[in-house]
Amino acid sequence: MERARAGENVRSGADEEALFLAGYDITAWPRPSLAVDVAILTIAAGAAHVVLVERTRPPAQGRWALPGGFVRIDESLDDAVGRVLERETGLRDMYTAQLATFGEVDRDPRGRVVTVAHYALVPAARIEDVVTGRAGCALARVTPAGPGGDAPFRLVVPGGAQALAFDHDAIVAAAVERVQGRLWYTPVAFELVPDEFTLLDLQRVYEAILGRSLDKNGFRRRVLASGLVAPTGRRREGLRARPPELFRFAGDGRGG
Amino acid sequence: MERARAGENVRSGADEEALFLAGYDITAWPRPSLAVDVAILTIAAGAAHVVLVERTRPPAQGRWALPGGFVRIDESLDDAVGRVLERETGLRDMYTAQLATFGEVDRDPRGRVVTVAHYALVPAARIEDVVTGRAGCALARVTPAGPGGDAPFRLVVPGGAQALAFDHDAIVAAAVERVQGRLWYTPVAFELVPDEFTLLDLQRVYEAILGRSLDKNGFRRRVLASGLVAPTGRRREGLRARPPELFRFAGDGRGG
DNA sequence: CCAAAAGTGTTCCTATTACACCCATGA
DNA sequence: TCATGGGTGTAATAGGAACACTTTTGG
Repeated sequence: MERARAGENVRSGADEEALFLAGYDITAWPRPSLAVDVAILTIAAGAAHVVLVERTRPPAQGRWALPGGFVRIDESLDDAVGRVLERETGLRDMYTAQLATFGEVDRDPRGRVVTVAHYALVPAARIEDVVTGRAGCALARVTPAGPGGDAPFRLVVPGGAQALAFDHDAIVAAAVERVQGRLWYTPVAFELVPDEFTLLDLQRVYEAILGRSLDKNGFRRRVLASGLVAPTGRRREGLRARPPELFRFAGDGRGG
Repeated sequence: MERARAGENVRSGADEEALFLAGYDITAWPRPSLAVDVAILTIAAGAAHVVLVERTRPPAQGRWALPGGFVRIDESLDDAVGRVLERETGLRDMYTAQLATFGEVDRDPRGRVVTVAHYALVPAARIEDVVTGRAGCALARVTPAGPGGDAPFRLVVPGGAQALAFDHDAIVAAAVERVQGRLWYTPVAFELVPDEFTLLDLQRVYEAILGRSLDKNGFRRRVLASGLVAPTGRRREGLRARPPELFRFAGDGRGG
């Protein structure tokens, strides 16, 4: 442990550091570019969906891709995700979390681009006007195969079966697997339902993410015993059957 | 979905892409630097430890840090991890996995540096000569508080309690939590024991990572029922008690 | 009354815990 | 023979899976 190298003057640590940093140019070496890509997941018509945007410029022009963009020099990763999401979909204040970083050398034909993949969860109601009212935006259905299936899931894009741009198929796969793994252990499912929901709404979220059906009573008791939901006292009216009770999330400010 | 924008010639997709890429310089914009840092975990004397290296140059000169370095323009993240680990510790072919990416704007005084944190798992036997025989390398004891503790864990560095350089304390915390979460669901624990081990060796790994003691018989039956271990037929001799049976990992080429 | 969906009771089974006990070896 | 750690049996419990059943609404 030599705290001052031979041949250097011994100074206080702070002075030495300041001197070093003054003469240091971190931009002197070639280095990768850094991007963020986001798999926005939602539940529509009892199935999981992911938001895709059409690439209007090369590379992969005309193909479907995840919303994404380059990280600026003066913004954090979270800031970049928020900016990119609003620019490409108009959505703000979604739940987002980091997924994994993809850094293969040849993953982008423009050059070396490393991307920090994220996922976002949003209730279907908030997303409908975005996808229907925005050019180049679409929902792709994600059908997870239950545990034991050959492929982890099937992705149905609007214009027929087609691979996404870059390695975005792998990002969607990682997003679905991550949410599957966290579903029972964290309150992520509540990010996919409206503020007030029935237990069967919630159950459909679980079933869509997991790709299998669940027992009604078992699910009900498990959720109620978790203490994460509280009854609102209201019921959903206007159906042609018994009005179901409405609940709200009762955890500490959501989370993930 | 407009696949060719107004005002542009409509060509084949491949031609258009090639033209675009020929005139594209991705290095034109300022962008962050990219690094990898690795928390190497091991079990020694019944406790979890992490490998630290002393910083011999600013910034944070003289402080303890995780092994790490910048990602070169022509190497993948995994390649960078392997290169950095061998350079800073001499260790090769460890199990490594990606953890999370830390991208706060001010986390490195040299400038904007985003780091892709990884963790590595290695049996204690492989690490002893490295740490004892290499200047500026040390083991820090990591004491996880069981579930319900105030802090997630306590880190005991060699020269007294001191924070690690940069945000490396947070990386160690994330590494321990990640391994804790995967311990029962993936075969990561086998990366921390030698090729041949007793079930009590394995149990001590679990206890060190989880920070609590486990029931001997319950652990034994759980591990044997998992089908991940196979008896070797040999026993460990030379103890002052009954020689325990030796097992080996019987899964498909390890994994994570 | 009937269809449809909400909501409940009960049983079976498995995994986990906790604890007590016996066994084999070296000193 | 005794201390030490290896190895086993068993009962209690909690949680999940499966299934049948009752209740409440709209038409």
